[in-house]
Amino acid sequence: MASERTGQPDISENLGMDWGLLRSCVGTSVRLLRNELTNRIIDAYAPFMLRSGALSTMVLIKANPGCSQAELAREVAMDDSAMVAIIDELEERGLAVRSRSATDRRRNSLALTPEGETLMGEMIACAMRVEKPIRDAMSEEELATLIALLRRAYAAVTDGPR
Amino acid sequence: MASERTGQPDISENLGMDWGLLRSCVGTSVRLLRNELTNRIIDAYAPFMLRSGALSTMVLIKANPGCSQAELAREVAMDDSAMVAIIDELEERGLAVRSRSATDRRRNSLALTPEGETLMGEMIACAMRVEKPIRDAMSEEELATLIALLRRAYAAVTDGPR
DNA sequence: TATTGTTATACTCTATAACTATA
DNA sequence: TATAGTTATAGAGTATAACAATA
Repeated sequence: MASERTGQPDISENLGMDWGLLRSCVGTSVRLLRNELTNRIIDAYAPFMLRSGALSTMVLIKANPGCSQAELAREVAMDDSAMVAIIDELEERGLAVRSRSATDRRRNSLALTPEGETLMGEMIACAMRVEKPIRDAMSEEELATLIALLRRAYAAVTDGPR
Repeated sequence: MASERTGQPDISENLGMDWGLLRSCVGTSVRLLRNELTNRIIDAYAPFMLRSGALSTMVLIKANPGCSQAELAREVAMDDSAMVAIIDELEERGLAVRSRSATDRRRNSLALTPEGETLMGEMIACAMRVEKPIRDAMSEEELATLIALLRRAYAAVTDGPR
């Protein structure tokens, strides 16, 4: 399937059919990869009984202790209401705790429990296993380029008119 | 927001919070971009009253006349049953036609009507408008690199064990 | 036995609107 | 008035299982 090539990009490789005018379309490639990763992540996380957004949430809480739900939601670009469900789940499982901020009693200050940190480590190992084929298929620099271009594309679209 | 930078990739730019161990995670970046594009595509396609998969389908039919639904579904990595709904919609609208293959009477030979080709052109213009910010934000070569890396990542994940 | 198309169904992620309590 | 959290609900995309017709 020629996936060992690392030279100049050949957009039309790996396609069984003629993709016509969609050959240089970003949306299609993004959708394909995202679906495949999502499916595998859901399978990989199944033993943990947590939805796919739980890991990102835990990692962000761990790296930014005391953050609020709204801050988390903004950061991962999901709705506040979706974040409620995730934090509910984490709290029920004893993986995270909510505590009202003393300075602004609207906010929930979030923190990870020791159990949460442990599980986070296991889930990260899981996520890395899912993405390992990607890391194996490209160099460190290519991986960094991919992520950087994805983020630049995201910023470009988001900055534009809605 | 520093999105005008085109130099060496800085993975951690544009992030408000500390992303901790998720900084070099492909899945997160892919999810963010895909969601943003999906939302905008849905908005942009609203006037056409067709779901987001309809355009890819029309483009593939146009470029591969006589193809079957199963071939289309395989190509865009969706289930056969999802393709049925899309073709139903296209046929009801007079944009595509099904005809039983003479050589294999299980297959539907698909073709675009003139109306379908016209609408396809309009929808492509729409899709290009959505992706224009991306094309404006990077060079031709960077765009090609992004798509090529996405396809390589997809192939790598897909080839791996399930 | 395998494949094509089809139907019905369920699940995941995401979006929206309305409400409360704080600020 | 604006923001943080919450609830309920709806939507879009996708996956699974079963079936009939055909190979």
